[in-house]
Amino acid sequence: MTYLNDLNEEQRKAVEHVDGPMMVIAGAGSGKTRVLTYRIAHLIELGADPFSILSLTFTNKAAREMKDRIGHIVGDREAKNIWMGTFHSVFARILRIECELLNYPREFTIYDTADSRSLLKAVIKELGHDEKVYKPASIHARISGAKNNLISPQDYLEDPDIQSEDRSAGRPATGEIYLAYNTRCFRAGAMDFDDILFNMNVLLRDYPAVLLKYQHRFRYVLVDEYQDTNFAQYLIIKKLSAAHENICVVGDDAQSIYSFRGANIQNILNFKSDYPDFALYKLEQNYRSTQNIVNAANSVIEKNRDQIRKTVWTDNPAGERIAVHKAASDNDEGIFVAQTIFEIKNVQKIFNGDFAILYRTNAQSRSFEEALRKLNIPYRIYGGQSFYQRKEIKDLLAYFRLTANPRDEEALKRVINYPTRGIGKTTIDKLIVGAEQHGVSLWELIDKPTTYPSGLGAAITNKLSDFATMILSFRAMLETKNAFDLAHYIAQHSGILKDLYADRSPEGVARYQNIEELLNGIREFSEPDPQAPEESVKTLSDFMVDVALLTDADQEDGDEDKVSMMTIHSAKGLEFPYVFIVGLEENLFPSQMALNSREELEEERRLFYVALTRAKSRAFLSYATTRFRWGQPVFNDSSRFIAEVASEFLDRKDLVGPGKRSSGFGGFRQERQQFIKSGTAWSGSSGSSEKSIDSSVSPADFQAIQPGVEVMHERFGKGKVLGIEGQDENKKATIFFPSAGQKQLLLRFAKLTLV
DNA sequence: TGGAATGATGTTTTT
DNA sequence: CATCATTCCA
Repeated sequence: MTYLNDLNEEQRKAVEHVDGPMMVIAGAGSGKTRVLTYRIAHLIELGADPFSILSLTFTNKAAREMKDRIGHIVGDREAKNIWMGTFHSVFARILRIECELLNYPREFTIYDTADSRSLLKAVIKELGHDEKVYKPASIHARISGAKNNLISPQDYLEDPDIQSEDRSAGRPATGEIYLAYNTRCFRAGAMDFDDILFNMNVLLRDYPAVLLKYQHRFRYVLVDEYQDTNFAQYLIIKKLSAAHENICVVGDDAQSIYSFRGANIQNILNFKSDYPDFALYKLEQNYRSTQNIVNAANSVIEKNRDQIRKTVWTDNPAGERIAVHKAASDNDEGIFVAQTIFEIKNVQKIFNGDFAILYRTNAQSRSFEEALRKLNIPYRIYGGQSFYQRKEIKDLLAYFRLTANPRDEEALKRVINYPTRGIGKTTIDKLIVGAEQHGVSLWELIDKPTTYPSGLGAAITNKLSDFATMILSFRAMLETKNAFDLAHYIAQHSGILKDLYADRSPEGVARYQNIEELLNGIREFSEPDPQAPEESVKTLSDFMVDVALLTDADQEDGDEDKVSMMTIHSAKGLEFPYVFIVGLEENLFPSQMALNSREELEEERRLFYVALTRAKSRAFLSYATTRFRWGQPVFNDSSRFIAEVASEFLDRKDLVGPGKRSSGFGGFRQERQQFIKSGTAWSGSSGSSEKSIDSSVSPADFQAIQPGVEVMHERFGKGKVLGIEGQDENKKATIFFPSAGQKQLLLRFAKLTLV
């Protein structure tokens, strides 16, 4: 058990705690993951059966890493058998086993957010409500909140407080929508994300035998990021660990950043009352960051009223101060960050992977992408539009879903007329009405038109029956073919592959490649595990089990060395030597939406704390005085969070007047004043000393565009300039494109290239 | 019915 | 400035 020597005293105590409830309050960077992994490894070393350990994490990635690390200590063979994963994936797995008790099909679908919203939208329309009043997104949030607090549609409708809330919000029909939505999900054999937790609770509440079975199975229960659990999760954990009470929760109230999703710090307090004799371990020594970073972070989080006081400290070197940069625009902020990375990399020998750019909202990634691309620095964006959210991927997956579960309404609506087969909106509307009348899924109407007559014409009925035959033919192969063979077969015979191949535009080619990538992924999945070649064939339903729960961060990282870009939320639990926290402006970070209450503002502050504490050796803060929002420039003050950092830890380069000191972090150009001068901002390349690498025309080159010149446009192709009018930013060119005819284009928007 | 053309509308954060 | 949704024509 030499691994115990890697631990400090408090960590070691926590790891060696075997029986009885325990809580670890772990400051940022204090080795919380290490405690969790070592404790599990230790349990196994002491003889615990891996199958009896349930370990819940927040992301799949965290689970995988933990499993790997445990594998290094006790061997992969053992580690493989631990019940480890996210709440959603572990409980979806259990629900797959037990779903028949709840009258869900074995192959129930998991609706992602987009599916939920789309179904909600349909339901709202069908009930005759105004989409402007009942916005699917906010209704979804409301329903989600109810489910996370285990409030069923019936409870919801009967609760006078909730009803009066909805009435005063001007949305009295929310409960009715909730009920209809849930009915539709159930009829489709589908659960949304929140249903997974909700139904798990139903299972444990209404089926004592099941409860007993899992209580006995899970002798040890461990929960990571406990501060981010909501009520539904709390109750599941409590029930599952009730028999043995070997429950270990690890968290940090200062890093609670998911209250908008129902996360409840209250759970930490509940823990004390549920297990009065629990053991508490506090990890306060930070091993990750320099003193400057740790102290800076402390000086900010101190401003929060709601917190469990603790002292995070470090033995690490003081390190450099945190540099603050002011940029003139979002584009300049991108250039600044890219340049700084470039220069640091030149001076010191480090990897791209040592850098992270963290922002508040996904939409901010654009300017960094552009700037990094120009300097040929490879990057990877986590989150945002994930691979699985792309249209072409969702389309193909919808066929897979339908094959596994034909009742899946959202999948059916998505592909019944894609590729086009003459089944239009009117037909689908009639089907929905018919399904509602008979109280069955859409599929029943298509599959058994004689049992459920829908009054459609013979021509349409034939088309529908052809579609049904196709799906049934896929379905017949579900158990016999392996996942890849069937997936490929479906891609071909549904017509998707052909449809995408026909589109030779660059985007079309990219879509085709995405499909290939998906198929390749399935091929890998289908290959027999060399460790256990005896295992049965991996079918497409096996593949589909968890795809809805996968996110972008779960894709293989590849071995390429890249700069990481992500929201602060998705950076939780990660660390990087160099961290840029960008977009530090009022109304952006803290978000405009969070300025209404102290609680919300404190959550933003915790978010800033999380961001800062990701950095190991250096952190950089930046803000832009102008930022484009909906195509309009917006001016904001710098974020209050910068001012909240005790000044001794900051290097406020942003306060130095322009031109006075411009060395930057190794040679920075001065602020770009000419930008502000004109009052109107331009998008596209910033007209500065760096010449754009691609040859798109920067403002300085407007004059090169003269009547008679031939130019290239991204969308319209080659064209000839006929005339020029207007001045400076408003310069407009009349151009004739053989492919698109005569167009008037604003030079500052049109990306033109000289031919 | 399908596609193109035009007009509203939206940016927190995620399993 | 996107994307989406609705509208209008073939």
